[in-house]
Amino acid sequence: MSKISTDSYKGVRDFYPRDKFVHDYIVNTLSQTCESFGYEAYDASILDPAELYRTKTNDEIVNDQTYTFEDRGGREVTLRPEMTPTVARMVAARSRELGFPLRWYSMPNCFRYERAQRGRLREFWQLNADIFGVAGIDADVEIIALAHRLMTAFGAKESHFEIRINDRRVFEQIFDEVGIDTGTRKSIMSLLDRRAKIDTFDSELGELAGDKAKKLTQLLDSAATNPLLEDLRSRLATRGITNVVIDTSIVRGFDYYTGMVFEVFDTAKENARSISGGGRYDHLLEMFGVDSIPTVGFATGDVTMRDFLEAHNLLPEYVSPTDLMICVLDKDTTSFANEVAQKLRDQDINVAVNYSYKKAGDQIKLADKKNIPFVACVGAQEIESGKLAVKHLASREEKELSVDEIADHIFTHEL
RNA sequence: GCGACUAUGGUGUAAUGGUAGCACUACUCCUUGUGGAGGAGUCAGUUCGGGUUCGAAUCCCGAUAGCCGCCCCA
Repeated sequence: MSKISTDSYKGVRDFYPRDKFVHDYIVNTLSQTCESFGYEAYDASILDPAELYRTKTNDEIVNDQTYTFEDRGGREVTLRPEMTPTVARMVAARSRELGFPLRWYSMPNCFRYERAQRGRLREFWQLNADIFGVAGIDADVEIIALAHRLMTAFGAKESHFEIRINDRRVFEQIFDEVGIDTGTRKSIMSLLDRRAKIDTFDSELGELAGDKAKKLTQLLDSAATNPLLEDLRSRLATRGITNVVIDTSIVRGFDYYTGMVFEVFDTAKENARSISGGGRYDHLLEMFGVDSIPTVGFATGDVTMRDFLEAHNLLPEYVSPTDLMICVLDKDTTSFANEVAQKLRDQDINVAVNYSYKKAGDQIKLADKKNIPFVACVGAQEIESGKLAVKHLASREEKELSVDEIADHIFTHEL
């Protein structure tokens, strides 16, 4: 008889309770931090028409790197590979009634059909936070401040990460000055994106820019001194954000960025990668036929965030959602145990009743293995006295308590 | 899509052409109402397919999977 594999699908994860705990911790910390900055949560379906991604990006990415299929009605459907087109669609659809500025965040799962490797899976959750309708540098600063705050909300210190900032307008100024045409600008931008990784930068730039290459290189090499970038850095410093470096090699892959761009990098050697990134995109919403809405935003993934937190030992210990396990010692007392459990649940205590009827020691051992903080054994004695011996496993202390007294002790996590 | 490396019980590993062992976990018991120790026992494995050989976990070929890098990175 053939067996069905227990492996999960390639590039996706099973979240066993302890994984789910870590995942929820990350999601909740990110969400709460966004809300502390006045951001509202939104969400959407995982499915969107394939054309949404075709119009924004090139066909190659849609065809090769997304999960796209035809539904039974002949429509082309894509599992969202990112949230930005979806949120742009949502904002554009109601642009006349939403009331700007809009501060929105979401934590969707996204799918990309590509080879899995460290920090990159086929399914990941990605925080997206954007401000719609604010054109100035104040919004740029706020977005970076939020990205910074997300890191410190996990307990990260400024030495654990660095924020690399750049601005595409710096390049546009240089292109204007040298006289580069629009088509070539895109190619040079994409070359700049790869600059750190390749050693053929000079020759490739020569092919693209011809005799202008020399002047271009000169200007590009001094781009870091541009007042736009200094201004941004000093405004961030005013807000207490000091782990910022100007890095003109930060370009980011997509064409739609129009101004500030940034990435947050892990400084741990074993995890030297980008944790989050974003920038300003002032014209993206025009593809839906609405007036342009200046927008700045960023995204951060759960996979890279988890790697970061692990690298810096910032993940919390697992805590069971269950407060108390009632260990039933003989079958005759099961209904009494259930009554007690229900009374405690009415007081917002999470209670599991163990019906294994194993020895008390075995049941306590199980509670301990599951990180359940309190146990109470129930048998004939308890029915008679009406009190339960509640035990706090970490301290090994035990106390006789009436049902009404239990809740207070559990809330304070003490006996 | 390209390249490197790896593949042994649920997990982590040993066995370099000659009896597949060990540790952890799980389960049972020592121990009929109080856990983390100890002891005894049980379940459970060479990814799959071919080849070389008297004999293959081991060598060769292929597939698959994992991992890492490249491409890409919204």
